[in-house]
Amino acid sequence: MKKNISKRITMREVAKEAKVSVATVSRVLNKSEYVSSDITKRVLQASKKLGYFPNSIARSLKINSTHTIGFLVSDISNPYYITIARAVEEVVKNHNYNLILCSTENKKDRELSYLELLFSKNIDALILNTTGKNDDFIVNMNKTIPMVLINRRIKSPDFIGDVVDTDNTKGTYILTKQLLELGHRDIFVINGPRNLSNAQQRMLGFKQAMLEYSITVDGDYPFQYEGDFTLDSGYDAIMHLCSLPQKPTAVISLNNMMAIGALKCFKALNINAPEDLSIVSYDSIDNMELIAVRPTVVSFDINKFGTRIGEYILERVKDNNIPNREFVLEPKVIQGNAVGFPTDNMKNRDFNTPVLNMVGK
Amino acid sequence: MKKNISKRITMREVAKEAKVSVATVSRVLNKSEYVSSDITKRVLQASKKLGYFPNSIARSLKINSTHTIGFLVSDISNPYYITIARAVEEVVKNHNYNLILCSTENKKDRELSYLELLFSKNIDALILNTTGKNDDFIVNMNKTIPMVLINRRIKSPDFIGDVVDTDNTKGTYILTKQLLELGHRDIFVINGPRNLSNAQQRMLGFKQAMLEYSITVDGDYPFQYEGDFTLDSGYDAIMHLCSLPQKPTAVISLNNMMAIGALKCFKALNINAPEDLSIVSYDSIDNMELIAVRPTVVSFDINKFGTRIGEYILERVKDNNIPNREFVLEPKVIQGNAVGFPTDNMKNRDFNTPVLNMVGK
DNA sequence: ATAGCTAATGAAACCGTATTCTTTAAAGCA
DNA sequence: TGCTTTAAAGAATACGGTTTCATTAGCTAT
Repeated sequence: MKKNISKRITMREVAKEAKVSVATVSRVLNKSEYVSSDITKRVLQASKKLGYFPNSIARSLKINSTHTIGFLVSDISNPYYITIARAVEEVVKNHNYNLILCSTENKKDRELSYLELLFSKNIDALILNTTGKNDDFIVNMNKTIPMVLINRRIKSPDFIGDVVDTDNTKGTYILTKQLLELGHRDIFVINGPRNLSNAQQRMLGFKQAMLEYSITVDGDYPFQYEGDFTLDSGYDAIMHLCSLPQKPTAVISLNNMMAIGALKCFKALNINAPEDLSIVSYDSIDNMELIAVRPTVVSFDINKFGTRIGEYILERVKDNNIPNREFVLEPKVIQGNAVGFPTDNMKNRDFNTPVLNMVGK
Repeated sequence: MKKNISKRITMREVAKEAKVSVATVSRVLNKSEYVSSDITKRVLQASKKLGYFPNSIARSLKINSTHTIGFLVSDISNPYYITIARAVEEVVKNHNYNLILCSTENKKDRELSYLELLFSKNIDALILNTTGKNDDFIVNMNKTIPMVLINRRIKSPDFIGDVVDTDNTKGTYILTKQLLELGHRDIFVINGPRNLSNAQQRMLGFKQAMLEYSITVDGDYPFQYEGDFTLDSGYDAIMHLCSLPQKPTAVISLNNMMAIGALKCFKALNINAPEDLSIVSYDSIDNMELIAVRPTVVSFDINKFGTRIGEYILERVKDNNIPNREFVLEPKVIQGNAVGFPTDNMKNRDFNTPVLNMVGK
């Protein structure tokens, strides 16, 4: 085991080389008080000569801080989160904190095991985009670890921390309103998991807009599908749509990944937008201008989003004894080319069976 | 500082609660030898009651292993690396290893600081997609840390580890050949950084194919641009192309991000493919079937890529005393719609100035 | 000259765990 | 009975740092 691997240099060896004590070496390397200049020089020389590198594991154990911030996102394949993570990293890096990024894939078990992992790895703080299925554990963990929640909230009144979110309700409201004003009434909604606050709020915006046109959206509403915010579930939603006897004239996806999945299904089934169906989506899609069929989307300034997250979390690391805060981003509409007027013959159309195999959908 | 934060439970407290020694608690939790069943029960109960969680920092210090593998990629915004990272994680997770992902953005300084960070964090192994600018440091670090290189090699004969790569030369050779066979002779190549082995090899494949048609590609070759594998540099490459007095009839991008940048520039300048220019690219583009203008690409089975990386690195963690290995993936062509025959009037065309602002390019 | 202070260093304790070394008690055996 | 063996548990040490505490030497003030 572990052959071909030489031993790491420790402070002890540097101390011996410089003929001083370990304490002195530590003081030199941390630039703390009272070290004479010639000893400083000797230590630095010895350190360099031996190729010493601090062992931050040992350091962390002693000072009880890893200078590491956990970032648990639901879906790392969503460029949205990568962009945010980079913005956050940019902020915290300037304060010598590091990010450790994990992806739950929206799965309860994965989230739990990552939470445990991060906790045992002694992160100093946590940025969390939760699946909403481990609230108890999180609230408990929250007793020792400062947190910032993104996009998804936790109901518990015991939760201490900030929330950074987009204006979910407003976002879907705007999108839905636009469809309604074009004349659409039969709007198929691809929902997210019912237990997530953002899915709930987005659904609420949809419902509110529909209600203004006297359409009640409830459990009986025929044009809905509960996805899980993944690309695949967006694809499946459209497959489900196709199986309906009566077709809708427009589709609203409550996140970008499901919209991409939906577009892939459009392509596979030869559904044209906006001729056959209009489509709009919450959250923008990466490299959208290159896409042939572009949904109208509400988009957000996610760099600002990330920056704010970074600021919040740093403040909480310093002192978690501050009131809970909330930061909500305003939606901005980006018009696509996949939205048009509804026509009567849309409703009874039958869509083709797949022309492509689903390989690599 | 750090108010509102309660203390973590340690083994000591569990031991006191269960009225046993710390050693016994450790033995119970690690399921090591010789613990009676009733003490086991008592310890587990106490542990649960107090909500004990192991401190893996302390554990790591003691056992001298963090069970963590560093993964340093050049560009985390390239979905290519995300996919690979997930495949790697899938493999190592089954052996209780965790991945810590960092992005160098192809910058020497960032790479160095991450290398130092990972080293000081005592990673057990490193997967590295190097910028090629810190070879000395890496070779030195390699003395204590097993490594697998991906896509980019290190020249030093002292390097111990494996290489997992795509067949760079063959990939570009195939793409270039295809263009040549269609009649293209003036092919604009968007190169990567000259110091990177993969950029070199890809350039080599291009040169070889061109040479078969008696075209010598050297420093004087007019149709080339040295990008840095980022989206922006692909955009800039096309801007440069437009400034040339004599235009090429096709473009080959040596990676996917630069191809995306190129396509964005096409869009901004109203350049049509394949009417104005044909375009092909090394590495496939995410969600390619949705893109309006699709370059022909060579693509790779990156799940297999990731799996192999995971296997290699795990083996090296166990025993680094094995000969260097190499695993090279075969390219597979995916035909796009942005490749056509060259025409004579392509060469003297002037492209429009941007019709779009570069916002969000 | 002596008490008191400060700069500079070393010695030692500690962080939370794993593990080796001891000790204890019970069991096995002649 | 007395000795050896073995299961079970505790005590002590080590991992590589940081930090407190102690020590020394040199200097100032009275």
